[in-house]
Amino acid sequence: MKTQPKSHPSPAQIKWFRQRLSLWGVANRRDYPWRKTTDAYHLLVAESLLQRTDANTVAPIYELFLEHYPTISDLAAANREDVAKILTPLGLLFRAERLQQCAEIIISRYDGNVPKNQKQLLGLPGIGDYTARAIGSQAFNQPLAVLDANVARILERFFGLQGERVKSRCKILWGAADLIAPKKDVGTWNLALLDFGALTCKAQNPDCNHCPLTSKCQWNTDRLIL
DNA sequence: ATCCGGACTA
DNA sequence: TAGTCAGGAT
Repeated sequence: MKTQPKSHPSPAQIKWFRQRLSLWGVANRRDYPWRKTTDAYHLLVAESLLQRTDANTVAPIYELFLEHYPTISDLAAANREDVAKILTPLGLLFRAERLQQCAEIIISRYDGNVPKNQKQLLGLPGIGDYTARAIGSQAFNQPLAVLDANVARILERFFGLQGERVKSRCKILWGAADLIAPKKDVGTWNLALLDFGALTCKAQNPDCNHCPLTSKCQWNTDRLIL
């Protein structure tokens, strides 16, 4: 069996990473409308719109969407084309149908309340691992870590995590995401990771000069050696 | 593994 | 122009 030496960050490494990133998060937290609420419906809408879509582009559309459909009932009763029209600037218009299907199911099956149960959330159309956990951590204060493109990139770089195949890679990264998350206030922790990935540990030109993690970052040290 | 998609950046 | 975006479904 081939060993994967970098799939297990050490406890010391994790502790250091947590402290540094948490501190960074307090100072650099971004402000978005969906961060001012714990309303599960609002967060379900936000997280759906945020899938593969830049947060700055989503912000005004999110507010427009909720002006038109302030409640789940409003969304369920809405005209499909009208919903799609609102989402047009974001692309991925199938999200209009999925959101309305979510609304219908929530009304018929859960008495109009977004379910707190992860398994039930995952049963909703357009709600996958990331989105279900995002809703759980942000709306219900559940200790659920998330893994998105930002978090994956950060973990791959800092801890030097890498799997040969896509499947094993995902497994390693989800495991790492769970492992490094603190016990308390995971919602805030998740947001700090997203912000850090968007502002500093960017995909294209990471701002390593202003990064609080460089001294122990695997990717940075590898880069300097080459 | 592929597709969906408009918008934003270097 | 190419790369990327708070992914999920098939």
